[in-house]
Amino acid sequence: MPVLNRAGTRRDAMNLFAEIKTLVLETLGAMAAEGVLPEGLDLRNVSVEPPRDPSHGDMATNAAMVLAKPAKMNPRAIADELSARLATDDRIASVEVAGPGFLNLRLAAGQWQRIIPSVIAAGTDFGRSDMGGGEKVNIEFVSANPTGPLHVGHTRGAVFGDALASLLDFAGYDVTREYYINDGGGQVDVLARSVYLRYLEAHGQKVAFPDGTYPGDYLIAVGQALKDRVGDAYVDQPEDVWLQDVRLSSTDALLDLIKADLAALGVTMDHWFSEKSLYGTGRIEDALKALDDKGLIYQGTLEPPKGKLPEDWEAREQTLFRSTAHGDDVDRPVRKSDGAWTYFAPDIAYHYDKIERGYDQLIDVFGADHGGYVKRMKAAVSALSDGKVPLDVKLCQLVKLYKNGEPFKMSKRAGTFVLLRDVVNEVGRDVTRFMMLTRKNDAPLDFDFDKALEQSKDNPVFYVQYAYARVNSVMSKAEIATDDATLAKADLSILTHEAELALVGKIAEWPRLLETAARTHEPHRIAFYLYDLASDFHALWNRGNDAPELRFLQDDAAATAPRLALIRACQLVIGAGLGILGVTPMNEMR
RNA sequence: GCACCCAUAGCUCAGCUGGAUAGAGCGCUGCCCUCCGAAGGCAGAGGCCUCAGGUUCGAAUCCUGAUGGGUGCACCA
Repeated sequence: MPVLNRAGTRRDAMNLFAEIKTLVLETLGAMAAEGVLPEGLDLRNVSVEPPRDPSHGDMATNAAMVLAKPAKMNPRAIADELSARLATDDRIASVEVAGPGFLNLRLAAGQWQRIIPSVIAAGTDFGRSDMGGGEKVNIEFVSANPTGPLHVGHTRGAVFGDALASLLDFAGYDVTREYYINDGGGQVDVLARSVYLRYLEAHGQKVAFPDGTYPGDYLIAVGQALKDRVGDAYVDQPEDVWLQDVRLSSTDALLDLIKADLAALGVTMDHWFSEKSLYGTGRIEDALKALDDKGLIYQGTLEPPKGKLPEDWEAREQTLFRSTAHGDDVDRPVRKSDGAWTYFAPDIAYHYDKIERGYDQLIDVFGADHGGYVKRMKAAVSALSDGKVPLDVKLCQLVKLYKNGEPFKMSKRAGTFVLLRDVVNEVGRDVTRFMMLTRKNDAPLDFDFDKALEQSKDNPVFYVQYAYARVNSVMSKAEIATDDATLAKADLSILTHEAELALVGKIAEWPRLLETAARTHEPHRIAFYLYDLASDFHALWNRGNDAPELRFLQDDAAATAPRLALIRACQLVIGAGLGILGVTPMNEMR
């Protein structure tokens, strides 16, 4: 239950850092009110953080240093005054001024431990916050062309986007997962013709797959299905008889395939947006008119790219978007010289649609090979929303596959590219997801099939899952009640060993970590945190080898219960973190 | 030629809105199972945070430039 101290701070221990920061800010406010500090100081840069070196105390604040300049005061003077006031709070054991003006805080005995019951009470909701304030965020990811099954590259984008979505949801945003279906362009004709060839094949004809068609086996079933549906009606008929119909049925079939692939990964989209729906409905025209109304559309001729002049380059007048007015390097064509839309035009209309649907924030997850489109897309969103809707584009770098330490060769030409299904079938959904998040999105990722399945600390998935399972193992051997309600009542003040406090402290970091991860749109931070948390847990476990008094199971209940409460809290945080990553915790490793 | 991303231990990589003595895993050296799961843990060695300037009380972190690597560069999506 929240308890109020004299300053009115919530004391439910959900986030000790936030709580102490509030105390610092309120104290600074009081100092300003009494004229010790000037009024109206900008307190945004004041932080309360764990010091790098634990010997410096439990928390450190930079308040005095940040405020020294704007307050026109000596940082030491601010530090001394602030320090004296903070020391009177019953949660603070001691404050010391260090270095150029750091305040190192030591919390009163039992303060850290306070967080454990509140973790148990909150369960896997511990760390959930309202930092997003219900803002509507749209995350577009995967968006692979509906012309084939998803491959490893898509897998990384899919896992990243899905985990980011869960993370932002946990942080209090109203999140929509969205897939943009590129069903409007020429590649759908290619798909339809390829399916048509498979259809002829299903009728017993010998067919060849010329360049510019998709020879993949996955279209055999689609051709067969077409035969089952229309019989021989399209055999040896000209394109204008069947193309329209085959386009539709083929994209539907391929979308079903893609949805099944995503389902195998545990990814479910909230919204599927069809590019085709933008054509012939005035949507593209509307978006371009919106730009035109801002004077950003004109007829013009682009300069040839320098240093790499295409052989067949010739100057052409086109309809251009003045993206340079919003940070792009050159203006971009929206109509081809024959009057048709470029691919960029429906993309503009699509993002216009997202803006009109009322999103406060847009996120696009692309492959790194689309890095060249970031500026123009941001320019379009900036122009269409008058700079009010931020667009963050997250680029996912390549995944390099290894097997037995050897690079796993992929060749699209030979049709041997590795599919999402191959990866999931080989190592499972959970391992695939976790491994995809063990690297920053903009760093290349090495994925080794063997290491992913290895049961050792080399394998971070295993290591984290193992910690979770070990907690269950202890619980099942306990001879006292281990339900959460009982554990939450345990007296945690006996947990004083540094290894125990290290684990408590790591658990206490969880809410801050989540905020950072959500703010920076970097879900990989969760994977690294879980590894660290598991590490602290394993370390404490092994302390029990040499120091029996640190073992979780003790002879008397009063010594056992708080220890079980501690590891239960640890387990809950691991469970919450894995939940955000979309990984199912394992109750036992066998 | 231009734009974007990257450069941290021998290797693969973390590093929070700029904070104190820069971290982890692998590999290397030496330890720890009559004990809750050794599928683990502890300790040691290993660094000019690519280089040069700048901003700052303070820079791996921000800015500029250089070097080295990746990606993309008229109407293809």
